[in-house]
Amino acid sequence: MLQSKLFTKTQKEDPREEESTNAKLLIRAGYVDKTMAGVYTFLPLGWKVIKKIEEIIRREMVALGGEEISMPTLQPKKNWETTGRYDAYDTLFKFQSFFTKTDYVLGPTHEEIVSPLVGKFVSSYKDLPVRIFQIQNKFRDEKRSKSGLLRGREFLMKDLYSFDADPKELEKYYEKVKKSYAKIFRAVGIGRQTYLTYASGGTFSKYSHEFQTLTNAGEDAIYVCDKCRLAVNREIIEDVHGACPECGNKNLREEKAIEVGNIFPLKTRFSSAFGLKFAGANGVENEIFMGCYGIGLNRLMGTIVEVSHDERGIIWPEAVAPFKFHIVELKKGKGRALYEKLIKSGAEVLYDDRDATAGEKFADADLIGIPWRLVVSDKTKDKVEVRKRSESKSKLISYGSLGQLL
RNA sequence: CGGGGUGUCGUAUAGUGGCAGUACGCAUGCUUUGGGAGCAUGUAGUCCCAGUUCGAUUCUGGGCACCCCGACCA
Repeated sequence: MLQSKLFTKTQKEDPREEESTNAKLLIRAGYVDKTMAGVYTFLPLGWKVIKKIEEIIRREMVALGGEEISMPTLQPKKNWETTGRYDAYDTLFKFQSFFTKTDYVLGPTHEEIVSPLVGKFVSSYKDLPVRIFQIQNKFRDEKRSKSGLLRGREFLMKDLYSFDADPKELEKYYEKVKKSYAKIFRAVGIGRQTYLTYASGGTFSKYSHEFQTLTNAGEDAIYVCDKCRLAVNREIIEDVHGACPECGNKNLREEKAIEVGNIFPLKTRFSSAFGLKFAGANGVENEIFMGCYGIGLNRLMGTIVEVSHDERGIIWPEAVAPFKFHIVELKKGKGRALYEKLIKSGAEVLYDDRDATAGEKFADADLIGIPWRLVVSDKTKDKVEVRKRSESKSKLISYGSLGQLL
């Protein structure tokens, strides 16, 4: 990609109306544009990051046996009345068709759609288990959206739903998903700061589990057990008597964190509301046990920025960076050959071919945060100055040895 | 939803009851070219609606928008 053709530009100043680091940096660098409070447009750079995150998650979902579908955002009121959540779900967007006076809901989650859907195809134990996921926009009427991408009113979410024949199968699958989630957070580069966290199970079960990423930008408080490398959400710290639920350790440290994922054993809460049943091998009808598993992609992207930046800008982990290489030429046309060489080898490259000063180009490169900066100028002669965004030292290497970076 | 704060060119800001200023950006030209470069010329703005006033961007009221704290948050 030629940077001169990129339709967005960077901003030199922090936007006045943003306080959070993720919003400031993502807006300044041209990853996102705020359409209104809690609602963001993803610009070319930002959408590339989302796509990277999405692919990492999708791969893991497929490995879990997930089949991908796409359920509607526009949902019937009736289904929400069936589960009793039309009135109980306090961030539900409700509205009425101006013409037909039909009542609708903008989907904040999809149990109300996926449960009856599965009921249409599952009637025997032979049809189970079912694992379905989608990556789709969700709408929640947050009283107060905040912190840039961390709490929005419209956001992209991956939601996986599992349907099993009995609680044991659900539990087994639940544990599998837990491991996959940990893998996902490692893959996007925040594994070190992310903890499996015991949280309230609401009315359905004793616990649910969250994945919490430590950062001061977080809105949750959790208690970390360093022995087990897990944590307890403050909302249930009383219930566990201030001790680690695994080892009983009472020496927990309190941290602020962002919830980047949540997994939930729903059991029969929704399947029974929609009358889901299946015939067992003995012909007897049984209830279906559900689980749901969510990851907010926008929030994850914002979280990565929160834990990986410096005063100059974003430092993307390579796996989610919009490009791997950022060629910065300080002499018009000098980067062309390098650009074509890298493109030919299949690399993702942003090529700063703009007619701008060195300082401006460096500042933009730091702000945008692509992992490998490749500078070519009169000074570098027939070589390339390579510098990792995450490090301060650089080195001169020949074009020929660039291959080792690929 | 309760509390607090803020709305001035595209961005960031100054200022005023009487022609609204600066920097960056953008446009043109020349000079520059390893950390947001220089000179010149140009471009563009007071959130909305009322009220007070000879006159409102400024004062008053209402509205809208955005941010922060709290409450809420599968």
